[in-house]
Amino acid sequence: MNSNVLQNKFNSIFDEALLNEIDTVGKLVSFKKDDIIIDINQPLTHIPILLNGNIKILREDEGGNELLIYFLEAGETCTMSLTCCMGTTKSKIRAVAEQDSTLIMIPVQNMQKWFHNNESWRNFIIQSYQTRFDEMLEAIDSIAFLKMDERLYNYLINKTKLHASKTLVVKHLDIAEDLHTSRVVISRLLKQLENENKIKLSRNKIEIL
Amino acid sequence: MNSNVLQNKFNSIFDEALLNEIDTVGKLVSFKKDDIIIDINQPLTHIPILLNGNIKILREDEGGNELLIYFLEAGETCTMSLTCCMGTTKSKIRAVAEQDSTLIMIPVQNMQKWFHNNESWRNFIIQSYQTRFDEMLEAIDSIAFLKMDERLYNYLINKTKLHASKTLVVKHLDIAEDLHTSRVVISRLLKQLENENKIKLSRNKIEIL
DNA sequence: ATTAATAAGTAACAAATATTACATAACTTA
DNA sequence: TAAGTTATGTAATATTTGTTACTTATTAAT
Repeated sequence: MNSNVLQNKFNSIFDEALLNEIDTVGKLVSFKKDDIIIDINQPLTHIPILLNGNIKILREDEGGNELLIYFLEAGETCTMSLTCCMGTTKSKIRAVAEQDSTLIMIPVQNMQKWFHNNESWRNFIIQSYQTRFDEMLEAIDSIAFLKMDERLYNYLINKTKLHASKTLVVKHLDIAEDLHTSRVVISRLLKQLENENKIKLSRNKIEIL
Repeated sequence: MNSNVLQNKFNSIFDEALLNEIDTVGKLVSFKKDDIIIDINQPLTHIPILLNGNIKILREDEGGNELLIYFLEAGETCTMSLTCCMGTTKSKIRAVAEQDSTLIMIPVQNMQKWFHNNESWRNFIIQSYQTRFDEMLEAIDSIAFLKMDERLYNYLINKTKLHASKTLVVKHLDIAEDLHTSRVVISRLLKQLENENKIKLSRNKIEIL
């Protein structure tokens, strides 16, 4: 089998026949941290399912400035790709590997066929949509209702969970880009958090206390 | 038939059998402008399909402050309800009638059955998801990337399209709530737009030039 | 017509965030 | 180790948005 990770992670979600089909038509692809997996305006011909690692989904404005919308975790699929494949074929978001990641890429035709004839696939798709919707709502809440210091702290907490580590390896500039603000603002607020004994700063490193 | 609007609007989307079923199980409900159609935390037992009018979908923070996410137009369904019905049963958004509106309410059980056995319904659902996703992305873009004056102007333009009229009947306070800011800010920016000859202001009325 | 209620205008000020500019610290590489 | 590069700290200032407080205009009610 292409991947026994697939077997382990999805045997309660997909039926046996589908698992085998996924294994047959899906291509296993690996990305290194910070690799662009899908870029904005790129035609979408495959649906990715994330086996290992994390992916961040970003939106971009005309000036090329980014904004993190949400993270994908293992077992999840990029719903953006789904919608794109049904209608518009160009990606509206950028997907970047947050860590080294492995994906199974499934050709659109199969995805459409399964949607037509496989119950477990349909449930998976609907479930994915629901999760994504919730994340989008949270993203909106965060941007609209929270101040930058709160957004920053949430972001850090989120990352510790994602990476399963209280010590983050990040630069202030990277955070600024994800949160769509400037490096100076982030440095300032981080220093504030340090003064409140919530974090400890050092070069390329933030320890959450 | 319950509604010939249904027949007219949906005969190219749903197959004949489904149209009849919708007509049988769906309940026609009317709302007046500003009526709350679905509120936050309200259990969802029906899927609404909008026949006439417009609905605005709002999100709320802990302080009870609102934020407009997007508008629903005739022929559309509230995807939020869909996701809610599949998992969480409580609404995460508030739906308010932007104008007098008529909806067909479909019990969840039917929606699930159709999703299982009716191709045209599945396509409708997927199509709905896609539209909603796009609107959510636009909402995020707007909040994250635009300044209040641009958001305001877009909001006004959007409303003229929705209401098919260049003259809007609104109060500054209502706009402020939709955009999650204060009345004073909106009044200030509107006056600015008026000075730029983009709009003309009077009590309860904004004319887009 | 007078009064009350609601909507809008505006000034003054406060807070949050953005920008510029530069200093210092920590790593990298020749 | 010296020089260059990258990351961070921080002050000064500008801009945007939010808040308070009050005035004026418009409509509704008595």
